[in-house]
Amino acid sequence: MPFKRPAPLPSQSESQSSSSANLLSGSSKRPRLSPPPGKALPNVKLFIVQAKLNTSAISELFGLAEQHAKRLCNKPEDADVIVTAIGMRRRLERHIPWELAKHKAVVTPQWLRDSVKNGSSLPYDNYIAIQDLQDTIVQNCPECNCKPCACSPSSTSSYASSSLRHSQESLASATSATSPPTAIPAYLLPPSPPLETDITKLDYTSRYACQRASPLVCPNQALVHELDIIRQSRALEGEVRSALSYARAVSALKAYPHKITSMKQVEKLPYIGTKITGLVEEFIDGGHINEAETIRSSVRFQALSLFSSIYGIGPTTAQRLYDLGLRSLDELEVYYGVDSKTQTSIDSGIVEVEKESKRRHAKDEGDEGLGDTWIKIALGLREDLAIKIPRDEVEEMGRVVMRELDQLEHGCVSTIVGGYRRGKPESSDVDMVFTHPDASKIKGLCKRVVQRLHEGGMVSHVMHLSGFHAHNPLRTTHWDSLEKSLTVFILPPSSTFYRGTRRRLDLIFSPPELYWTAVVGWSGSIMFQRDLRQWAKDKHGMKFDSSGITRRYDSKVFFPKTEKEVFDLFELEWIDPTLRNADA
DNA sequence: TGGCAATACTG
DNA sequence: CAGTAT
DNA sequence: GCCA
Repeated sequence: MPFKRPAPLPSQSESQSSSSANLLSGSSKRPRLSPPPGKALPNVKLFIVQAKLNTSAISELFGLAEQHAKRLCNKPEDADVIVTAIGMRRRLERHIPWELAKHKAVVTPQWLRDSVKNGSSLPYDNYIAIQDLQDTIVQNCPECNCKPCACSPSSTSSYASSSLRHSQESLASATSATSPPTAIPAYLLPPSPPLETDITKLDYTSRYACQRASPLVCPNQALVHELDIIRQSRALEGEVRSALSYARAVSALKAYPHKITSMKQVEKLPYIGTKITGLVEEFIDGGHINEAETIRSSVRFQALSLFSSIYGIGPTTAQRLYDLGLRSLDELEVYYGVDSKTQTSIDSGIVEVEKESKRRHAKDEGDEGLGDTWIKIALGLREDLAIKIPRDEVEEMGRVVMRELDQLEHGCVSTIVGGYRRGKPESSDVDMVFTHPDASKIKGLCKRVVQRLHEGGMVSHVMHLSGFHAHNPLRTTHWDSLEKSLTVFILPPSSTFYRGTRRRLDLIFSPPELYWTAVVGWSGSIMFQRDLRQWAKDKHGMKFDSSGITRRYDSKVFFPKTEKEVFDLFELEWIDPTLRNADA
């Protein structure tokens, strides 16, 4: 596209999932077996650090790994051998925790090439990538010259470890491409040395969440939880404005970097007015907030929360149901007439939702025709959808989707956004933003992938589908060309992560010029997002919505070429996604 | 006292 | 338009 | 419920 990167900087990123590794790993249901004979490294689990490699080297190495190694890992902790072109410790540490690296064989790309040529694993000695590691590695596996040295620990503990380290980068971006073989333009890949957030330039007293660093967990988390209860209650009761105020107070507190022990500290914080100041004070001396406790234990609050946890039921419907005297899910099911049999049949079948309720018989509906088929289905899904998704599984879902997508259109790029990208150890759903270097390949892709996933038994429900909105007809290339689909997804049984749990999966397809705008837009958190838009409007007279950034007075459209350019455009300091957790 | 993000879809 | 969802 |  426009700018070309000076150097051959490619991508990196751990969660650099997919790539060809999984592309070959068999199509979901087909019982793939028989690892091709003649592998040079049949027992080696490899991880490739992409940083400092150009795209052709990446595809070469991925190709070799995929063909000759036992496995090409997505996470360094799963691997025995780490291949990297990086030579300095400091730099490597940006991609792999030092503690982890010390327990692995960290070697140069040449090791892989030579080993393959040699037909079997060569000693690491001559290929040590980092000088500081020389001793460790050698002593780490004294005798295994050729054997892949399963002696290094780790590899099993992948799970927990990756969830716990929400330390900036490393888990930052989960961008992946379906390529290697085809080069992907650099501007669609995440920056090679991940950007660092300069906390000192941020200001926790700012009125805008997009100027504050908000970690996943803050020093005043307990207080935040209390206030968030009140916020939820306000929202459920339909007091949206009040709820907004609590949400803002919460996000201001999330960015305050010290434990609050005196009211003096609070004075400088925005959005803490008379009412909330009182609540904070109460919390400081009592360790809790009375109103929050009351709400928590209130039957009404519990019922309303429960009801609105069902997809399609919001505050209003929840209240109505409550007023009807309903209190539990069982009662809801009775109310909506869920034959516990109907439910299971709906559950296992690959049902198509969307515009189902055709049969709106002019028959009886007296009380209200609200509920209906749709809510029934949502009720059946609730149990599964209430279960959080661990990062590992989020990544697996990403790989599976990319694998299918690649078969429809090679060369796509994607980023897993949402809470996952902000570093949450568990997500309630998975959001993915996709694009393709060739804008013309995007249109209709969303629908096609969803259909393919559906046919493959991976998408059971489509809550809604939106396609091309040729708003500005006139020759318009891009613009409102964002497609999205909200689905219910289930991993194929062939996946090692398969647990039969249905998950919410949102897919967003964006033309390449709008990719980074979309990624920013979908990375959240909600308050961060709102304030970003607010800031854009207040300070720059720009409109920032799901389909792009435009200047209000002349409607000029902007196409940031990187995520950081979005921040630059708005004159904001860069904030890593893991510091955009402005919600409770 | 007005404004609080901004849209898309369904009924 | 109200309600829900992103 | 808070702010300009």
